[in-house]
Amino acid sequence: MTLAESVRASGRRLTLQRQLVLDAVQRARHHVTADEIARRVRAKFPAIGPSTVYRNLQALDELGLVTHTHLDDRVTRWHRADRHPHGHLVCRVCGEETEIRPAVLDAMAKRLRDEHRFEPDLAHSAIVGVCRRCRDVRSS
Amino acid sequence: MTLAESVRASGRRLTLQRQLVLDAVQRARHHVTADEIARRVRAKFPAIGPSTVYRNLQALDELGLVTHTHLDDRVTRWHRADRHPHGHLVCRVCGEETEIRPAVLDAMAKRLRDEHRFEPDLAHSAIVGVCRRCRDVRSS
DNA sequence: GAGCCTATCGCGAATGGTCGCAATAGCCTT
DNA sequence: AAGGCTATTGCGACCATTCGCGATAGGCTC
Repeated sequence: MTLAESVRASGRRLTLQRQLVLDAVQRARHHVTADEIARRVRAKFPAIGPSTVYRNLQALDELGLVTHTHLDDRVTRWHRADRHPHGHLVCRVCGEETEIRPAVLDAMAKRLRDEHRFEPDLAHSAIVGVCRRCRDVRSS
Repeated sequence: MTLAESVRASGRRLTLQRQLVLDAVQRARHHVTADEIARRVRAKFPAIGPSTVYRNLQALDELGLVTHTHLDDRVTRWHRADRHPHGHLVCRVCGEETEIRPAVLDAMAKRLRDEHRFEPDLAHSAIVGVCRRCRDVRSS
């Protein structure tokens, strides 16, 4: 199924703005904010408004074409959905971000599935805590 | 150490506003939003501004007297720090919130401590996913 | 290709939260 | 009890995001 087909199959329309937002997310190397996406789209389509970017990100998210993650308590970060999944550790003291292999999350996911019949998305929010270095400093 | 002493020991001052914010959080039965706290404080001190409430919640958080949790992607919820810790499961389809026993989180916390020397706060953000009921509906 | 239905757009206002600034007021010293 | 240092306050502006609205434009049918 092509992009146009899968968009229309959900009762949505394939607008130029929607294509440009998807394109900007797919081109981005890392997790990117809505504002960064808006700036990149505006290079080709200056009239796009912020709410259009947010609404399209949400639509593309529901279509399974992009995803978002909450790394800190401030801005949401977006990325393409077809990459290998991974979790994030974020230190609340120094702000350091570490990616972790999904295997680490899988054990817990299994437990939530078994004990609560709940299918968790453990990559949705970063795990906050205190990193190795900041923990050593505090305990000394 | 009394409240006044522990506040001052951190180089902070014990203002009336700060006491009223702490009092409002301690009286609240459940997780409560900053706006709800503001409204309760205004009953006794009408002139308090929203930023003062936010700043005091942050200060009391750093002092270890209150904590906050992110249940959904919208508002932050505050509660007293001296209660038994617990995690939250939130369904992204129907919004249902379930509390889970800390034991479920402990296994994963141990793994992050061992493999990454990272001390996680797994109660800080709710775990989002799909609950039992919504999972059954989707697969049928 | 024209017409119609309605998803989507751009805009401006609203929401939840943070920040910079001048005025106020805790708390320490005397 | 008075003075001084500076943490804190209230205010207004700003940031990230959502929402309601009238105007625009996809995409189906003919």
